[in-house]
Formats: sequence, C-alpha cells, structure tokens
Amino acid sequence: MSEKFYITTAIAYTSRKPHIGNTYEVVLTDAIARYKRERGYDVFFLTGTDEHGQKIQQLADEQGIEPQKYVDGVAGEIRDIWDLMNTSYDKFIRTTDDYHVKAVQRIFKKFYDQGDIYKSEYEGWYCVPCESFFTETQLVDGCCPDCGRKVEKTKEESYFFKMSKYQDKLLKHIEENPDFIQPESRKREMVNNFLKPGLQDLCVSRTSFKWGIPVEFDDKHVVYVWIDALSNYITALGFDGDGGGDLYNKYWPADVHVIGKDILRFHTIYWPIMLMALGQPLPKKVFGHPWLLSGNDKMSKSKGNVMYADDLVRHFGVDAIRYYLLSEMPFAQDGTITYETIIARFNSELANTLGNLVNRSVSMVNKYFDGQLYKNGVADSVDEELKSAAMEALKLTEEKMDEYKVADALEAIFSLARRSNKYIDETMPWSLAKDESGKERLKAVMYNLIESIRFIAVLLKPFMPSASAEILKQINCEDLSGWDSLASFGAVGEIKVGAPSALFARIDEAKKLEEIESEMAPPAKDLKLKEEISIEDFAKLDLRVAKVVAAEKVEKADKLLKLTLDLAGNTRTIVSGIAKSYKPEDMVGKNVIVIANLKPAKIRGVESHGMLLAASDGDDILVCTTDGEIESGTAVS
RNA sequence: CGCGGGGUGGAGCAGUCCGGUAGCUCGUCGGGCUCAUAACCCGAAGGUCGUUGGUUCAAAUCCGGCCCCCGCAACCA
Repeated sequence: MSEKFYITTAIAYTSRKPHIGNTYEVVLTDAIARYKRERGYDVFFLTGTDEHGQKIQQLADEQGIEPQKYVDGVAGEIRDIWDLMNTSYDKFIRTTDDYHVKAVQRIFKKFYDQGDIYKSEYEGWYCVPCESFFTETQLVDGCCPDCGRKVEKTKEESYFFKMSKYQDKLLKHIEENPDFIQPESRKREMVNNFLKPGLQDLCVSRTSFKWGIPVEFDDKHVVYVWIDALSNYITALGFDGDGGGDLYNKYWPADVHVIGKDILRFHTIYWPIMLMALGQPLPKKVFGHPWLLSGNDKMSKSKGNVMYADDLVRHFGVDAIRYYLLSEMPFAQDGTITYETIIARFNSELANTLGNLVNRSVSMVNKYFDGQLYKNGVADSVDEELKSAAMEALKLTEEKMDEYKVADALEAIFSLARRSNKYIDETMPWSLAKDESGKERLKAVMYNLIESIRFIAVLLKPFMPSASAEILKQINCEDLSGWDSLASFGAVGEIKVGAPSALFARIDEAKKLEEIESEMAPPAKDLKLKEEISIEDFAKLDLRVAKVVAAEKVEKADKLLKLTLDLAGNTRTIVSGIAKSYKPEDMVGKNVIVIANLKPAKIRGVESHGMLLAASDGDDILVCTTDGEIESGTAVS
C-alpha cells in the first residue's frame, strides 16, 4: 500500500474575491500535491473557505442579503478560481457545512467540559457608530480605524482558552522537531515573541456578532474564528469531536499545512495546542509561504494594484500564470508580480527556451524523417552530456520538491531545456541532413532530443499540467508520461511524433500592456457618503491656513508628529498622525489647513489644539495645503 | 537596547552554517548559426559582496560597532 500524504491550504475568507496573491497559495499547494502523486503517494489535498465572522455579517447587511447567501456567492467564486487555476484538490470544505458546524460545537464543548475553556471578560475598544470592537493595536491614533471617531473602552463577555497550560509542551515539541515550522526563520519569530514570554489566554467566543457557529450551551456566544477555522483540517476528514472515521484515521496527522506567513502564529501555536487538548497528533509540518507583492507593495484595494487570477489567465493562460507564480516566488522572501515581469518571463522562458525548443525539434523530426523516430546505437560524447543533464534535472527536481523549493525545481527543469537547445547547436542537425552519410547520426540526435523533451514534459507535470500534456501529445508520448518512466534515458521507442504547433506564442509587450491598460479603466466606486449636512453645519467649522514652523516626533508614538503652527502670529500646537508619511523636516515651512475651533484633546500626553486636514487611504497620508503662498490665519471655506 | 529577516555587477536572486579562483537567470554589447516562435548557441563588458574596526597566511563567509530597508509585536481571519 502506498504511503499517504495529507496536504492543506489555509481556508480562504469569503469576504471578497481572492486576488492573485491569495491564489498563489492554492497553486503552490497543488504543485506539491501533484508532485507527490507522481511520486506514488496516496495524496489527500484539502482546501476550502472560512465563512463566518463580523466582517461577513456587515458585508451581507450592506447588500441587504442573508450572510449565508453572501458567502454562497463568494465561496462559489473562490471555487471557480481554484478550478480555473487547474488545482487538483480532493475536497473543498466550507465552514458553514453541516458536519463542520456540529463537530466544532462538540470540540468547543469538550474543551469547556475538560476545563480548557473558561468564561471571563474581554476588554477592548468599542466604536459605537460602527458597532465594532477593536484591540489596542488596531486603533489609529487612539481612534476607530474605520471611521476615525473616538472609541470607548468596553468589556465583552467571552470564553477563553487556557493557552498557558500547554505552552511548555508545545515549546518542547517545536524544539524536538526542528522541521515543524518552515522556513526556519519564522520559527525563531514564533518562539521568541510568543512562546518564550508566555502565552496569553485566547479569546474563543464573541457576543458582538451573530454570524458564527453558536456555542451549544450558551447561545449568546458564537465560536470565534480560531476554533472554527482551524478545526477544518480535521472536520474535513470526518473528525467529530472525539474521533473520526476511515478518512481521518488514514490521513491525519497532516503532512504539511501550507499557509501564508501572516497566519503562522495561529497554525504553529494555537492549532497545535488545540490538538493537544483534543489528544490528537500534531501536523508534521507548517510551511509559511511568503507574500506575492504587486510591484513593491502589498496588494490592496486602496492602492488599486490588485491583480486577479481570472484577468491574468485571460491574458496569459493558466499554465503561464501557474509557471509565473511557482517560479517567481523565493522560498522565504516575498516575490513580486507586475505585467512587465510576467511578459518578460513568458517570452524568455516559456516561448523562447521551452516552446521554441519543442517546436524546432518536432519540426526537424517531421522534416527529416517524416516524423519517425529511430533508435540506433550511434553515440557521441555530447549525447552522454545531454543524458546526464536529463538525469541531473530529475534528481534536482526531486530534491528540491522534497524541500518544497518549487522555484528551484522549476529552474532545474528549465536548465535541461537550455541544455537541449545547446545540444541542437552542438550537433547541427541541418548540417547532418545535407547528405546521406549523416543520416544515421541524425537519427540518433533526433532520438536523444525528443527523449530529452519527454523528460522535460514529464517533469513539468506538477507545475504546468496542460502544457506538459500538450508537449507529450506533440511528441506522441502520452503513454510514457509516468514519473517512473524517467528511470532511464532512452525509454521512448521508435514512435512517430505529431505535428509541431506553438506552445506559447511570443507576446508583443507594448501591445499587450496597452490592451491591459485599456481594460483597467476602473468602475466608479461607491463613495459611501455620510448623511447630508446643511450649510449651517459646515459653517460651524472654522478652517484656517497655518504655517508649520516646527515639527518633531512624539516620543513613543510611531505615527504621531507634534507640529508647531503659526496662525497670523498666534502659535499653537497640533498633534497629527502623519509620521508614517512625513518626516518632521518635510513639514516645516508647509502651509496646512487646520480645524481651528476643534476642542483641544490630549494625545499621548501632548495637548493638541485642532486638527489638520489630510487625505488617507489607510496606508499613505497626504496633507492638504494651499496652492501657493497665502498669509497664515486666512479662513478657508 | 522588543523580536525576526534582508542589504552581492543595470534588475531579480544563489553563495554565508563547514573561511581559500564571487555563481545563476534577465538586460546590454559583439560574434556565430539558420532547424525554429527575429528564436537558438558562443563570447565580452560590468561587482571595494551596506559601512567600519577586529581575528586570520587568507573574510561576501567568523567576531564587534554603526547605517538603511522590510515584516511581526498576540487575538485585524
């Protein structure tokens, strides 16, 4: 019986359509899953969606529909994208699935019954207009991160999980299993930041929203994300709170959880502790992959740099995007994606190196031998070199994939493609074809070339399934496409190859960019205006021009600048949350617009007399200024 | 001194654990070839390996100081 291999992605949150960065995870996991299947493992590949939470309730409310209907829509969209990317998951779990809900309720109850969960109060900051809780660190300058208004300290009844009870056991586990957290650098982060200082108890229920799995024995509460979402890895296999059926017994523990580096803490601390509390074995490995950045920035809606899988696939094709994602991402550092780099890699690697190799080779076999391949003993030293390059590519691909270094594995395969191109130049088939005396040698050359291409195609299966199949079809080797057929170079028989056709047509960069540009005209956004006000309301604001005469950072506050302003000879101090975007020296001499009659407030111990106007998209802040010089103190209306 | 990562030819990375000719892909320039998707092959230019001190016969690599960038900082899924 073959060895089992259980691999999972994190479940995707159904708040909105996932972007290409989110999609990367499932493609990466798919490549590993497909590779393991090729190697003969009995693979179970799980993915799915996380569908509960306040945010979803809010989004559904905004659209005036039931949360269930909302998540049905988004989950469908996510699944469509996963399918579009040709991912080979065995199960797609949704946290709103019946069996999951029931199992989570039992798990929660079990924790409570055995004393791991207790009821207490969760202290947080509450924004009344937004009806939302925030933690200290979420606040922006001490105000609501959504609306910018004041928040008040509030208590909410909550259930807590006693994390500290298991921390020593977990620390021991991590130290005894050096491969548990990958990459290694993340492990240090987890251990030093969280485990060594001692774990705080984790809040595992909420009363402030309803869209979640109800706590059976206390229906005011819903299970908060951790227990709900993380449990999916076992409930998907049929774990029901105490044990599971055949699937669970066969596949658990997971061989690897593939997740984003941002949620590593939940998977390497909270999840193992939950499993310990359940008396179940821990996953063997947690791999926190890096982020895919758009240019130099994190993809975010406000930056307008979000890319989606379906758009990219429409322009470049599924396998080209799979290839880009898998080859571009380093193992432990963030990767980047731009249209320019996609096109550059597409042309140089897919079209030139790989596509053209297949095309020129198949063309020659057709041209010289009417497509017929001959196996004869004629050999030269360059043949040996090609052969060992093929065996080396196989060996390297396996080595790298066993460490999940997917980009390195692809590089090894393309290295064989480059070597094969070189082989053509070394053997000069066109020259051999010129007279009869070269024919026997030419047969051998064509044979070696096609065999090398077959190696490439088989090796590419986990990464680019369709392109691989297309190559195998062109060389008529669909029956010789198993990984085990690579055991020796020379397995292909005296077959007849098919007709050549371009695998990846070169892209005209300027033309393609223009095409993309014209499509990108963004649709008008919903401005979500606040309620209408009268001119009298506006007149209450006293806006003035002020000149910044001095600026300094506020101590122990990353985001705050203390500004000294001049208003027609009057000096006043304003504290402003702009330090992330402006250095103190940038501000000096600038004209700014201030609300001059705002009630003074103390921020980080500094009295602030007014507020300056600035536009912010959440990350970048730009202060409002005057379009030229004007006397300070001048009214603005 | 909160924790962690990074700083290597124009771009992106490897090499650093286990000191000893600085490697790969792309780009640029020159040459070759014509089977092929103006592609492929060869060659060249280009780097004080962030900075500074130390250890050593020898430092990108080991040790110390400093500078810059990025992530995380606990319940934002």
